[in-house]
Amino acid sequence: MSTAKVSLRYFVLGLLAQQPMSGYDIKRFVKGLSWLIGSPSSGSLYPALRSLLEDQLVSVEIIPGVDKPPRKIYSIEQVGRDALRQWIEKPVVADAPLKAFVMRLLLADSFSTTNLAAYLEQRRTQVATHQADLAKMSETLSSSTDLGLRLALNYGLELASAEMNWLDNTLIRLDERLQNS
Amino acid sequence: MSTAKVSLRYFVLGLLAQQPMSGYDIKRFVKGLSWLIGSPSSGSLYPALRSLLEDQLVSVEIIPGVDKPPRKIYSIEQVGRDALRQWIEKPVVADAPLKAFVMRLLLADSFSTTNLAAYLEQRRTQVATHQADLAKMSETLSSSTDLGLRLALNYGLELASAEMNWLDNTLIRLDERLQNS
DNA sequence: ACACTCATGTAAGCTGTTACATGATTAA
DNA sequence: TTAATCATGTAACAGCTTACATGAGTGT
Repeated sequence: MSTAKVSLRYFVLGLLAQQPMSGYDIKRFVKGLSWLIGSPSSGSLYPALRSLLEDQLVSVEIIPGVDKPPRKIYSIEQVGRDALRQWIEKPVVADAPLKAFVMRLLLADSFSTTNLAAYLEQRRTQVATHQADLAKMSETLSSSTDLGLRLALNYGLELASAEMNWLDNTLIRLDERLQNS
Repeated sequence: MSTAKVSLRYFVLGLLAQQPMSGYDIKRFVKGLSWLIGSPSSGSLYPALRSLLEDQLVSVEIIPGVDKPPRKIYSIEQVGRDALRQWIEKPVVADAPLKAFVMRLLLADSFSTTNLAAYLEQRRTQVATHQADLAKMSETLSSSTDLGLRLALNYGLELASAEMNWLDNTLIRLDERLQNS
């Protein structure tokens, strides 16, 4: 109960915390990162915005377009900021997929530096565990016939070590920043 | 229309192509790789098996357990193998998430070496594109204030280059194997 | 002429999770 | 005695995609 899921809802709320945007703006922004987090369809994005609006976490301003369809610019409200902060402070589900990790990472500006560091540290622990698990499986397997499993394990280990690398470097930079403040 | 999705259905069928298993066996196997592909819940796994059975792509043998619950061992049938081959031969959706890539990779034993090479080659092209996109975004951004985006782009670039590395190495090993046959 | 971008949205459907139910066995 | 492993399954629900609808402008 009550570990945070990265629902589209909170992700969108987090984006609006950085700057007011329309649904279309969000789509464009997210599309550039679709490899990491996928891009939500209109059928999920627009209803998400509407639901945030109904709960008064955000507000809209309708800007009639000159020779274009009108745009609805959503802005986060104080209630929304509070809800976002609460959400950010709950721990993440243990086995979050990569997509969920990046979605939350994108909201870094809404984190305090300490919270962000904790988030990355937590991820580091998880990746380290999985890396060890994969390594263990890899040994047990040695040169069996199961090509698919061998490839997948290899792939996983490569990604895991790259991620560990990135996490270590990023955590170091973050710690420096903590000391300078 | 008709590009292949990695539904649980085909993934399970592919696993059964390697060896007969029970639902529980599949769960255990997959759990070790949950970081990469997640683990399906009983609520999706058991219905998937049942549906494969109803379509006669697999058959069951019920093994009564001694002092344990009985196990249902599923085996793939010829019809199932045909369906699997057909599925493998269709092209993958352009923007498959990492999870989908690995799920298919795990089925490597059901691929011909040529098909497998094509699959990896295709992935290589996709990753290269995304890598370039991320790099371009990264330049445009330079030292703006958007910490979240900067972190995510960095992270993406690190992963992308690790994956490119793995793909290149794996493709070389695969080509050697193609020449020795 | 055709397709794509801009910009919003809805309805039906698919896929999956959550939470339960069953029930015996073994380890802390 | 509490929990976990073994082993299967169902029902209700959540969340998302697909495919459509609208409609003007811009590019090839």
